[in-house]
Formats: sequence, structure tokens, C-alpha cells
Amino acid sequence: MEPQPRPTDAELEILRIIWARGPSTVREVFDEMAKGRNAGYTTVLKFMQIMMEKALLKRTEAHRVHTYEVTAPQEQTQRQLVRDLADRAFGGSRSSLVMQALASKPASLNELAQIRKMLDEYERGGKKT
Amino acid sequence: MEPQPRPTDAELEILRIIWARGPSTVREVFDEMAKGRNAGYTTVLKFMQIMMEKALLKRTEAHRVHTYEVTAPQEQTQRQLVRDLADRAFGGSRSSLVMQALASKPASLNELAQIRKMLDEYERGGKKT
DNA sequence: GTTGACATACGAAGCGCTTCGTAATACTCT
DNA sequence: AGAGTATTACGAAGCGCTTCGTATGTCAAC
Repeated sequence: MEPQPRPTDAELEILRIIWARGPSTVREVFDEMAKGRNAGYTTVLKFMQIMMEKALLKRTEAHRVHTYEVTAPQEQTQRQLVRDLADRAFGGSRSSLVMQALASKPASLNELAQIRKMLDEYERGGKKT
Repeated sequence: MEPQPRPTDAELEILRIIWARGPSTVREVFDEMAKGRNAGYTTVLKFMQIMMEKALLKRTEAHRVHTYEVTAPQEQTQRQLVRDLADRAFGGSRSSLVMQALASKPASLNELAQIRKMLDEYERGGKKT
């Protein structure tokens, strides 16, 4: 199986909407998108058709309207994007990336605590490293 | 002043080389690049010329050979890339991004400690958040 | 069953990225 | 000076992304 291609900007925008909404029709995505940018209806349609060819989306065809949903889980796609950026801009080092992420804008105390918790888990679970 | 445009894949590859080497000539970048991919000399030259137009690089012209160096510090470019990805794929949330980064592959204990130290600093320094 | 509204499908234009080929220029060595 | 070599400059082709316009199909309601 081919690995999923890196989504383009427009594709990622659509993915984000479907992540938030769940399976959606073109019109629903279009309506949501209209709040932010200015894309014609057929433009959005075309995007989603292309994304289906690329297997970023799959669709089920009801009588008249097609409903699209993502093929890969959100977290997997996000992790892949992060890994990709780490490779391209940080020589593959996740931790350098993390540090720049934290340097760019400190998270809230709440978020810091959450990250800390995650670190604890990895320290316990990942002794092998 | 225009904000720096997001570097393309090839441009980022060149940036990484110059980050590692410091100011470099086309030939030096080309030689370094030849280890990994297969790009012709004039291809690399063209890239670097375009990057100069975009103000990603600046150059000093010695008698015969031009020497290119980055215009923005490495950390700034990296932070911008991370912020950009956070916006495009994580709804702007740095901490979600950080957590996916850590989930994708646990860092070494050493790196974990480093990240932890950084968290401490932010917790102390960033109470305002 | 004709009209109107809405859906999908298709094709094409425009622009940016990637890649070279070729030309012009400068330096080196005989 | 002439030949060979390295460097920069320029132009263009090919492909992918983005964007629409137009065509075609379908459902509903008069």
C-alpha cells in the first residue's frame, strides 16, 4: 500500500473541517470554508475529488449527494506531518522540533501540565531508548 | 517588510546545508547535496538564485564565486515553520502539535530531560499565560 | 413534462516548483 | 594568445496545485 501523500494546503484545510465535522458533503465543507476563505463551490468539489483519487478521502454515494470521510485517522495524519517537518527542517530530531514549538509561544499552564504528564509516561514506558 | 515566504522542499534542503556549513558557495552546497539526491549543478544554482530573490538568502560576490548565507537565523525559520504547521494542521495549538511529536517517536532520555528543563523555565517565566 | 435548483464531472487556464540545456563570462595553464 | 575548465545567467519545458466555467445529470414541484 502506498503511503499517504503529504496533503497540500487546500487539502489540509478540508481535512481539518472533516476532522471537526465528521463525514461531510461537499456543500457542508463549502459552507464551512466560506467563513474563512473565498473558494467557489466547484473548486471545493474538485479538491475533494482529487483527494479521493489520492486516497486522502473516501466517499459513500447516497442517491444524489456524496458523503466524504477521511481514510486515515486524524492523529496518524498529524503525526505524519510532524515527522515530515522534523525530517525536512530539523534533521529528523523530534525533540528539537518540540523545543522550537515551545519556544515560539509558551503553552498555557494547563497544557504544560498535559505535556509533562505525557513525558512521564514516555519515561516510564520507553526505557529501551 | 514582507514576512519570509515558506521555503519549498528543495529550498529547505539547501537551508539545512547552509545551516550546517555556514556561508557557502553553490559548489559546496551542490557537493553536499550530491550525497543524498541527484540534482544537476545548474539546478542547485537556480534554486539559490531564486532563494535570493525571495530574500531567503543573501550573497556576497567575490571576484569569481558568490557566497550565499541565510538572511534569517535558523531558529526563527524553524519556529516559523512549526507555527505554520500548527496553524494548518492543529488549529493553531502548539501543545497538540507537541504531543503528536512526542507520540510519533519517544525521544531519548536525554532529550526528554532537556524538554523537561525547558518546561520548567516556561512555567517559571511565563506565569502571565 | 417543463422549469428551477442543486449535484457531480470534465477540461482548461494560470502560476509556482523543479529541472536542465545552452550561452556568456572569467580564470588558469601552456 | 588559445584551449580548457569552472561559474553565473537565462529561458523553457513539464508537472502539480489552485481555480473556475461549462456541461451533464437528478430531484422536486408546479
